[in-house]
Amino acid sequence: MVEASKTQSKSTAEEGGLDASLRSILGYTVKRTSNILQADAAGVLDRFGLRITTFSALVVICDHPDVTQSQIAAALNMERSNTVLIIDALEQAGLIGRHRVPTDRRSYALRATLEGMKIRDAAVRALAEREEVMLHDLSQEERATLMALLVRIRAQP
Amino acid sequence: MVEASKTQSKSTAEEGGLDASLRSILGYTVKRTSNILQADAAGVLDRFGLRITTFSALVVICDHPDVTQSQIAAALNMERSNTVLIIDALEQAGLIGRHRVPTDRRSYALRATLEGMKIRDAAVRALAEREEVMLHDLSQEERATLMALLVRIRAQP
DNA sequence: TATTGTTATACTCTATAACTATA
DNA sequence: TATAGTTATAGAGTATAACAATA
Repeated sequence: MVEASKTQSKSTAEEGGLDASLRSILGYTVKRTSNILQADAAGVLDRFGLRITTFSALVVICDHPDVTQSQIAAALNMERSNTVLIIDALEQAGLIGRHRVPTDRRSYALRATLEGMKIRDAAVRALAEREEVMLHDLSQEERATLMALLVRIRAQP
Repeated sequence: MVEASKTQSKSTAEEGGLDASLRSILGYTVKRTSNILQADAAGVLDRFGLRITTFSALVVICDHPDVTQSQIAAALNMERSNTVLIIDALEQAGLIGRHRVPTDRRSYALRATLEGMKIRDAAVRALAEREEVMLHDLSQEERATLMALLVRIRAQP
């Protein structure tokens, strides 16, 4: 990769060179890339009044009508308690509704509204267009390879 | 993390399937992988009394003696103001020292102590060993490919 | 004027414990 | 007793504005 072979010492080092040894740690490099993509996606979603957390929950609800908050928490790997404000925000924005379940009055069946579906579709499309820009240097095959390699990394005991 | 129970589910039998359409978004998948690696690394670093932020700063200081806080902020892509508590923690742990610079009395020259160097070496080694476990399913070539693809993703205007 | 370190502040995400109402 | 949703709270990470000392 780029080694910025500059023989200069630190005071005039270019902006990004001081973390060279950290970049050889996969976790660090994945985090950096993740931050870039997250910041970019946040900017896109902001135009729809969504944050990454609310967008993610909205997609799950659209895809799985009558899903419960606990199931969303499990799917998105977050705590149940933290779904409350997220679902509140979606409900107050009129994008989803909480519906009572006759067979189990403890839980809500969450369903997207027509507006929620519309916003979701537009946001997904905008994200896809934007990701096309972010990934323009990578071929379709490279993108598939990247995705395939990423999902092979799992939590280990 | 463990979902022991079973057999019952609403729309799908699998536990983690509700976010299927999100997983096709690269940013989402990168973030998930990043979270897994970050949580794992945090556990390793905790044994050395370090967090990811303090570890990262410590490495930069060890690699670049007399670096300033502003340079660390730029290298790690964080705000100058947020380096203060991080450097404080490293200094109070005796891992680095703030030294005055005669030529510019506004800034500090940061240098690792012998103990700081020792901790850094041990932490880097422990992280590498642990990453070996996390990546045991990936060949050396696949790891190199993954890293190479990740660094080709950059912020776009 | 501009920059370095600093303080104060705030917002988001995340995590835990405890409560309620149901089951 | 066990679970779903909720509340309260706390810790990190991150971001901005403003200030004093120094350049």
